[in-house]
Amino acid sequence: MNTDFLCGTALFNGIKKEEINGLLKCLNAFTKKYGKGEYICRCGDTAENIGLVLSGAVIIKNDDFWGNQSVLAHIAAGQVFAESYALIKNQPLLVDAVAASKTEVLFINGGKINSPCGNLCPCHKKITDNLLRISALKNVRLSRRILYTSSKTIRGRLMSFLSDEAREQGSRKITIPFDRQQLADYLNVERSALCAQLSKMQKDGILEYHKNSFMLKTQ
Amino acid sequence: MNTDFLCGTALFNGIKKEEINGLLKCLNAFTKKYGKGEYICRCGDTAENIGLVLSGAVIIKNDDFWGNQSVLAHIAAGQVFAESYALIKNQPLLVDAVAASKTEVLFINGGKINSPCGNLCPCHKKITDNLLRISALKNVRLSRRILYTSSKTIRGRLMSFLSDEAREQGSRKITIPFDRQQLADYLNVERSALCAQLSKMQKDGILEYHKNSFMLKTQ
DNA sequence: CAAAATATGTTGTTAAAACAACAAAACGGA
DNA sequence: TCCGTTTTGTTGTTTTAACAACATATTTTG
Repeated sequence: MNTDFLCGTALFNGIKKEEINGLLKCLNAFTKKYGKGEYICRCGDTAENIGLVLSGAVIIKNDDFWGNQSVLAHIAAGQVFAESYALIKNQPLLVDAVAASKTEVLFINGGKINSPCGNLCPCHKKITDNLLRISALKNVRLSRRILYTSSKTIRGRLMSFLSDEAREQGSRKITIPFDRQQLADYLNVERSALCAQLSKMQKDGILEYHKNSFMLKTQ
Repeated sequence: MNTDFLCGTALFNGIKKEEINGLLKCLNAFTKKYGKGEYICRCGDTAENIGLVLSGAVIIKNDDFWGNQSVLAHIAAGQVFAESYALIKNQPLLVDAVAASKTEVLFINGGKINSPCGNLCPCHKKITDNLLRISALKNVRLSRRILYTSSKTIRGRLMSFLSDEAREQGSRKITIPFDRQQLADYLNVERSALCAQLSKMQKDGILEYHKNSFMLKTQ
């Protein structure tokens, strides 16, 4: 097991290299390899394990009753998936996890995290804290996206998104980490319609922009 | 302090009445009362405390740069708020918390949860586990809502929502926990447009419904 | 039960976004 | 610098949802 890699992940953050192997044993961890397109877990399964992507990538997707498919997330190496489900009992998966390419996954038993190895070892506690942080951060990110997409107009979505960015960056002059296509996907709108709306907002004098630099204006 | 009430909350679940007072002390807990409309915390603050609503209710809201306001959540008695922010360092609040009525809030230091009282007391661990469960559950709920609202059409949103309900209820005949207005708000669409779309879907033969009972049909 | 209140469904109009197709600008090597 | 590529912006058309106003059904309650 590549302990260096693991120590660099958010899940094992703060845990020493030499502690890893003991910890993995006590968490019932095991690894498994998947070919491209292979299912890692399926909708309806009861996820007992947290998945940590060691190499490759995982796609989280959902098929509805009539067969329409939608991709919910891409999980890169070093990131975890299915953690929310593994930590709640009796909550079957509502999504599928599929290997996006040749992928290796480390599985960690979710129950073992809640009820540790008898002796409350300190690095066990670290995992819990790390998970709590990962989960809280994800929460903030999800809540934000819901906020930004709650307006029914593209202009409304842009205004709430840009406002928060300005707040975060502490200035009304901001740079965003998306190109137009990514921003459109994030806000759940059409790219060309987004461009058109931005240009209208500039004409209306509520903002100015160039590429991904924006300047919000009070009138 | 009403220990019976606290034991019934998700945050203090599994903790014994007689343990509560000691625990509260070790978590630096304190209570505060607010009048209707009073701000509990403001956007930009660094939330150090988890808030637990003891009585009344709290509204989580957001104002954008240009003054548009939107309500993100209503927190009822027994539920927590600001927990995600309190658990992550250096993440200033992007929302305001306002008392919806005369409200009393119990605050618990987020840092104290991560670095406990020296002796790793077992009920301290319970709080962490409870928080992890609360956070994971919230995650699942938020992810779901994002999934359901990711389609650009009302029909698409309905199909993904109803599919999941059918999966959860283990049948293609389901009952939903919303009336039309609530469902429309949840899916972020107009009520009357929702009604119209439902009726069109019935005409198209992909479902049948009466009030909040639905029957999904394969063709 | 009848009246009032609430919830659901229908329809026509208007506003907005999706979509498509293309123009212009910016970028990145060769 | 020039050419190919990618990104961004523009415009017209079509689709869809919002909106408004009202009809019908259902529930509540005096």
